[in-house]
Amino acid sequence: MTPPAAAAPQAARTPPGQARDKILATAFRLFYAQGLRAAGIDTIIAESGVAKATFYKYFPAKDDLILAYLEEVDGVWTGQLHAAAEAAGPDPAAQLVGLFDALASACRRDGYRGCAFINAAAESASGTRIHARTVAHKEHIRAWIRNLAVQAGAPDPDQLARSLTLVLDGGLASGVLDADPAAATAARHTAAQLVSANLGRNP
Amino acid sequence: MTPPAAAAPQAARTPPGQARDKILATAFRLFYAQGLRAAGIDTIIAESGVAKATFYKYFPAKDDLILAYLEEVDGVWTGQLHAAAEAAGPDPAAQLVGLFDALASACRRDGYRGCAFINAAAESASGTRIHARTVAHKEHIRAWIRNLAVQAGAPDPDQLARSLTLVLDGGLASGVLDADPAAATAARHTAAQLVSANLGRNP
DNA sequence: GTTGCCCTAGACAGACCTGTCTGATAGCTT
DNA sequence: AAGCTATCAGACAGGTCTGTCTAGGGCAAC
Repeated sequence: MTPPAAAAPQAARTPPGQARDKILATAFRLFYAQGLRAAGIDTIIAESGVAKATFYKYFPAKDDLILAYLEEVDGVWTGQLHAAAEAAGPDPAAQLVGLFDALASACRRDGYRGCAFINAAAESASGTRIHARTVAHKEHIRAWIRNLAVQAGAPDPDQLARSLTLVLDGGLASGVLDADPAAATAARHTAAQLVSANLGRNP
Repeated sequence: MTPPAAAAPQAARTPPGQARDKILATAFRLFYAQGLRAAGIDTIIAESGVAKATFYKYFPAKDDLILAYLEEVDGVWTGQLHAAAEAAGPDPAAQLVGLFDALASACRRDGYRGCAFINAAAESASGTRIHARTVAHKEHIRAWIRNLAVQAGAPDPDQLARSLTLVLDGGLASGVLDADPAAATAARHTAAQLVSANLGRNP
């Protein structure tokens, strides 16, 4: 029985097919900056400039959005690590040290708040999809580093990969406390010492 | 106009002065196991077996309880680190490695979920009291390790302390993913390598 | 006995959060 | 022009959260 209401003018309609990307970009920003729980669906919707129904069409539940976010972060961070390693040249031993430049770059970025995966794991119960996704990410990284260690001729690539991922995770974890570039520098230095000690030569 | 209601029998009254401890013990358990946001005040009150008014008398806001919790964790964890270091004997160099036994012990404990401080920082915005308390904790730990490094005669105690805290934090951070004892073992091994490399002798 | 303190029980307010639903609009295709 | 699909706007339901408030019960000291 409500009168048809004179049709509110709509502001800047999102072109078809771009809604999902806009949502994901906003979620990336808010989830990383505030944390998974602190960032509410309503806020993400409002800042995306998208209608609620559109949001729930693409992400039926908040967890689905979180998983998509983690997927995105995985791609970005893995890409940065690979790029930093390759920038160190063709020598695998040098790459094992050079990948730590990605940590230094991350530290310098505005709004840096450590590792999105560690932060996500801290907020999710073990056994959830979110937690499992985080574990999978860390395993991929370690497998990649282990592979580099093999190529570098490390006598115990598992051990070297463990050591280096510990230092990398330590650098990332301390990033949530303060974005101190000294931590990243120290991590690279530490990595160089470990690579040197475990290869028995100076890379 | 409600009738005086025949006075419900009260279950097990908390002795005066013990209410705060009961609340803090419950909060310790729930905050660590579930995270700061996931653990609700109502649940903590219910599991403490304490009345709501009593709770708010001791902790006017949730943040006050969280800070008390972090204070508690600081005492416990610092104590464990010191104990592990002292158990390694009087040699400071050996203590720098031995403190990592506290990490291995922590890993083996049921319900281990990494570092309470890193987890807390992941859930709190920078600038909050909670975040600041976390940063202070990490600085205390590093200052203590640096002191050991000085006693051990390290040529660059700052650098060695940095390296070792990176490895320690890495071990703790990976603990929120899975409580793999191998990570703790690897951390100790890595620490031994770093101490050896930075002291120029075999501890 | 009376006073004072600490405790219990639980209703309540107000905010916020996730997810559902209705109905209308824009723009492309046919 | 008609139809189709993706989008918009926002009300609404049901739950949870923090924090306040009222009313009363047990116990010890005075």
